[in-house]
Amino acid sequence: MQPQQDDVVAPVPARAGSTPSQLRRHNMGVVLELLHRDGPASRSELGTATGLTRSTIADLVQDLVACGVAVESGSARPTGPGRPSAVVRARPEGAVALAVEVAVESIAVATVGLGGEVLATERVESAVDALAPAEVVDRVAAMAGPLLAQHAEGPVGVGVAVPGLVRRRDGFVHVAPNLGWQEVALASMLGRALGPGDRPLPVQVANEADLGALGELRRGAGRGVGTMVYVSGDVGIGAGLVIDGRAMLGATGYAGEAGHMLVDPGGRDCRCGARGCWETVAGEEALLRAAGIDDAPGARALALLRDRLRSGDPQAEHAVGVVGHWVGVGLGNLVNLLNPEVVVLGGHLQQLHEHLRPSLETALAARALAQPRSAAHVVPGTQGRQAQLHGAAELVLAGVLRDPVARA
Amino acid sequence: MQPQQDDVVAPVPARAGSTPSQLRRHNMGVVLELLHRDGPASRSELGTATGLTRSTIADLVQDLVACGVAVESGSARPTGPGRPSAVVRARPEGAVALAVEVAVESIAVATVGLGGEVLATERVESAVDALAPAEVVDRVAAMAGPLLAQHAEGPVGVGVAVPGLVRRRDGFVHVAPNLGWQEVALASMLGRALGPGDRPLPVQVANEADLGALGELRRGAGRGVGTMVYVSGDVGIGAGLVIDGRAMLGATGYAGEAGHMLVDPGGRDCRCGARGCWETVAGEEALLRAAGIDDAPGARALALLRDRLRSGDPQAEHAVGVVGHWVGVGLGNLVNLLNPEVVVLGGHLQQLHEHLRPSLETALAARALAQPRSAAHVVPGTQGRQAQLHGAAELVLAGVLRDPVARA
DNA sequence: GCAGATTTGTCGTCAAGTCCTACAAATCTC
DNA sequence: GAGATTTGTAGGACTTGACGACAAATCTGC
Repeated sequence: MQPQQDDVVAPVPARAGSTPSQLRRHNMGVVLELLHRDGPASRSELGTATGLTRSTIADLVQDLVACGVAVESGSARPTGPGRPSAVVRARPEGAVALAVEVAVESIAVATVGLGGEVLATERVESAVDALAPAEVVDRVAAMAGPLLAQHAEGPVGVGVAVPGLVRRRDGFVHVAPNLGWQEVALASMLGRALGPGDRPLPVQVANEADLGALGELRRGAGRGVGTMVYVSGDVGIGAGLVIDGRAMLGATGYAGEAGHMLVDPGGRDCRCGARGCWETVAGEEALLRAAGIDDAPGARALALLRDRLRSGDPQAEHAVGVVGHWVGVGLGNLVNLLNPEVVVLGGHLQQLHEHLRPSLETALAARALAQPRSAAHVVPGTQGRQAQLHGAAELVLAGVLRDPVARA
Repeated sequence: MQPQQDDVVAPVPARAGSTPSQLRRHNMGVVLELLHRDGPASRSELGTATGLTRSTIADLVQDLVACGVAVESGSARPTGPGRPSAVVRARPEGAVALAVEVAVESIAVATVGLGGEVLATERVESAVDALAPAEVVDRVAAMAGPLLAQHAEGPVGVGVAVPGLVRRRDGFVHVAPNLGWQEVALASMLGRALGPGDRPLPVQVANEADLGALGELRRGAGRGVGTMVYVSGDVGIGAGLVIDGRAMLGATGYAGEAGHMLVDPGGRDCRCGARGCWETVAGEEALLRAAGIDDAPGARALALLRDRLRSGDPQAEHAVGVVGHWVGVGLGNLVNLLNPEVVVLGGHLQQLHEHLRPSLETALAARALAQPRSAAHVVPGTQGRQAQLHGAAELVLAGVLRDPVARA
């Protein structure tokens, strides 16, 4: 492995030919995905949703139950004449993902089952930026142990959200400025720490904004949406892009670094080395500075700011006005470029949405081209910090949905 | 139809179940797509590329030939021991698309066959912005007539590239500032003008940058690339995005308006109504202004600029330096956000690439985050004005590739 | 020039998947 | 309680691709 050399693996989207048995697996995946994404459904609903016949659906459901990834629970609510259809639901224990979030102020782990149910979760507040990567790995392993012990079969994989530039291919963290990390082979370290030695667990690592986007897409404000932009205000600003219902991670996984868009050439220096980046005017530090709060960025400083806003502090109100303007300007760039159906705000942008909203919407409307509907749709996320965990789980569970048989 | 109301049609990417006959069509599509995108191939090459067996490939090829979309031409070059494999190629006449480009200074039409072969093409230089939409439609129909007369079967569809905001769903041109168009139902107008009255041709309209991206992706600098950004410098600046090998058009088709990214809050007013947009500092007008050329933007002014650059005119050299810097800055935003494998330049950015390059690359390197390979890959397009026509054809032919049987 | 190796095309058979039809089961409506 | 309606089940039919055997065509080596 040569971490210095970022070889771009051409995805070569050459569609492959399919055989009848691949067809079966495809159809099983389709049915399971419906159950996973939209919740329990009757057999007849599955039939209409997939376009398959009753006999085929019966066959597929039987197979899914045999694989342990679905269960048929009795009957449904009778909603009209005719024989009631049996309800099928994803079986959470059928495929469990270990979701991990490494944030600046906390570490969280969760076991998430098929259907998106969080089976168990634990979060430890801690100054992660004071820890070496190996220490973080140890803590994650220690936290995950008890959760995983409850599942005899073991998880199908591990998904990790990290605030930094991550090479998707091998889960290599190029740099995570807010953690003080550089060149960390996180996936392989975690795989060894969590696996039984001889069989390391498959670990996938991705940027926290990308996974936040995926989480909100599946379980939060973006349900059913095709194209969406998730903008996460952590210490910096990151974006997660969803195109046609799929997470867009870029050629090597570095997509979504919206925080370093140039929006103000005469602005401040950014810690990325450039000047005038979006996050220098719309990020948490800029907000606290404008509000006259000297604390380091973080939950405490934000709580203080919200207190002052509640009490009508004029400097705080002015600060959210100015920052809201810049947030709106940057969102305008994203909206013009990507034309999403909705923009979902996460992190502190979500928490302060009600305060940022007026100036944000004004600035966005001024910058976005005439696109009557799409420009206005900015909503706060509904999942909060859960979004990243859900997204990390989705990353892992997607493999099961693609081929439920492989994980028998 | 309610042009004022931009209803976002949720794509609902719910995968559908598949039947055996759909499987067959899928596999036929896979084979035909290989021939269309990568050119002629022997049967055995098709087998290894698709993972299907010889007998199945033979069956599929037979069907494709029967549909008229492929031909088997004799033998191949003998490249080793063993019986030589018959070469299969897409039959251009099997599916012909009418590609149309409506630009500011010219109108072009072409018939493009399967495999991407341009069967016939015609371009008329004309000040299109002085024409009403209905006149343009009439001219297109007049130009297309002789080309289409050569194909008894008629084209499978029409693809149109327009420099403006286009609603993909119904080919409605919201606004095309450089043409002076507003609220033009171009697709239906063209469909009626080209069709035989009772059966209007299916017409798809898209932004010229989006189609330029598609053209370069399939036939030019982006062959085999998964994620790519195409930046077209016309009078304004537009971008076309390709994600995982597919054109990304946004929820309603308005994606790619990179020209109206804010990059300089203190900058000039833009004709979009906002201020400091990228195209006010990196567009053609800015370039000509900086070079001291008073002509209106267009081919003549650009030729003049290139003459001056050749003769070493200092003001011209300074102009490309400044504009190159801004182009690089904007590309940095796009690269940070999308992490493409390559950035392809079109329009005047392509023509002047060699002159813009030094300052462009410096600015891009300064703004792009540490991404060793991906940041540097800026290349000029290879297709020039053909890119838009190829892209428009691809838009139409994609339907045939998806299901070759439907177009028997 | 000729025999063997190698690769490919063709044909028949087989397994897998889904559809279709008929019938039984369960519920609602009148 | 009878009819209508919807769903589950079972068997046969059809489509599809895989597999194995054999023939065809070319190259290599003597």
